[in-house]
Amino acid sequence: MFDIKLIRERIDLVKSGLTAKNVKIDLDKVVDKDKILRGIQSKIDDLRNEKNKASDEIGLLIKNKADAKDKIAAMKEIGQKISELEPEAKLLQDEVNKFLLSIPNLPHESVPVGSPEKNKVVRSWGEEKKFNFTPKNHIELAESLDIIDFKRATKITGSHFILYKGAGARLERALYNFFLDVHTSEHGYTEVFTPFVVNRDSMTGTGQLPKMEEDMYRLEADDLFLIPTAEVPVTNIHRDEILNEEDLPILYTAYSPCFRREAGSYGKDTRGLVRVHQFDKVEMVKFVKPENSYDELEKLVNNAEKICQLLDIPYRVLMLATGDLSFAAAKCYDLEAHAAGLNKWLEISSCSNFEDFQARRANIKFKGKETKKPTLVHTLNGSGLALARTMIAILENNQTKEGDIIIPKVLRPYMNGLEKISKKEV
RNA sequence: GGAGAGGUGGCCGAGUGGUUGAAGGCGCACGCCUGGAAAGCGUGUGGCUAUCGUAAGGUGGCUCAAGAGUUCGAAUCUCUUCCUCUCCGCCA
Repeated sequence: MFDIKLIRERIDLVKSGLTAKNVKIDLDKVVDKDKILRGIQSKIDDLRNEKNKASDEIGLLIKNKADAKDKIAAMKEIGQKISELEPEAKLLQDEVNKFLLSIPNLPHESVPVGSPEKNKVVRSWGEEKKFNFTPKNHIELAESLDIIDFKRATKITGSHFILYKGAGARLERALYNFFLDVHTSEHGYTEVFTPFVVNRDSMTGTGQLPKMEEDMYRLEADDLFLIPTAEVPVTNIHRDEILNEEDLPILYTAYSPCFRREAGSYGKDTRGLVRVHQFDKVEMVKFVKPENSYDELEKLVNNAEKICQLLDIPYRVLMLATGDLSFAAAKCYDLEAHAAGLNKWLEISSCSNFEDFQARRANIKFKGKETKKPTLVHTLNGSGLALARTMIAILENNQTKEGDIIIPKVLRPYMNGLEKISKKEV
């Protein structure tokens, strides 16, 4: 939800922010509607005031067994006037709200302005893996090792779904367990395990609705949605709550599968695990005081980076330009892992500060000694990490000439000590 | 899924049409008391929004699960939806 007050008071600022995000919206229209609405509303409020006062008088008259007929008749008229104005006010209010829900967040001033080509590499870590043979891609590797069955996944459900098998399934499970363990024991997050199906209010709270409904899997009979990311249920944990200032920051981490219809987004770079309709992810979510949110964003990125480092995955950190920012984000860093087989940089994490954008939609505030009035929190979230693409990096970067996969050391305890995934002896 | 009972402020809990934003209690904050604390006593204690004010704050509207309706007037009456509890059924 966009802040109507900001539009009223700083429309120039809003306009330039939206232009940077390459969004064309006629703000003047909503300014007019808002003005008219407030005019009508204050008329209604005055009439109601009159009504309320008279009601008390009528009550008193009746109590004293006096005649209240004239008063009652007069009140009937006022009631009439009110009910004439109300539908108009409601209509305007709905229009204004709908409009405000459709306006994306403004970018932070530190974000480079422009199209995705302006994305800035802020740092990188590790060396791209080199081999003295031609590295295979993850599809070839996984199929020859029989750890992913793409064909049968398609039979079971459809294209772009995954069936992990044997050591592949075990590796998947090892990865998200490892991620959760690092975030809970080293980074101070509290683990949560949420519903993977959410209602419309939750989807609106984090900003997926109303604009992105087409990209979501929806359960029509119940009007519920499969979550596209754990961000949705986790951020909505505190929807419609006023938190205690001393409880902030609140840090959660959660494993969940993520369901994405990816409507109309097939391309030729989407083979194998690169772009799928269901993948696993461990998400980190933060609720923080506004003044700390940009420090918390840096920490969040570092938490995701730490995972890559422990797995020895070479990566780079991109600061997204205004034109590449998502609907709700004010600032966002992407982590891209290098996958040696595809020889590509793959987005495996996206860490964003939403400032108070989601908090306003989801009505999440805090109150404390410093802040007597309830104040919107800032929310952040980041992947730590997204699994399908991390799997690509692991498979492709750790392959041997024979087509085996060396298991990263940190994962071996999760793999029952297994050091290497090899072809089964025939 | 069937039958019944409910959803009131941070919590418990009164309230079945008229000065009820809502008794009472708990909790919390501040003050008094105390060497200090407890107890006791006193005072205060929701949110959203509009408007006036530099501000503290004032004034008004909304808010008793959500939405619609009846009425001059609704926490109280009617309808719909959601949720909780008890019993039955089904089930991992």
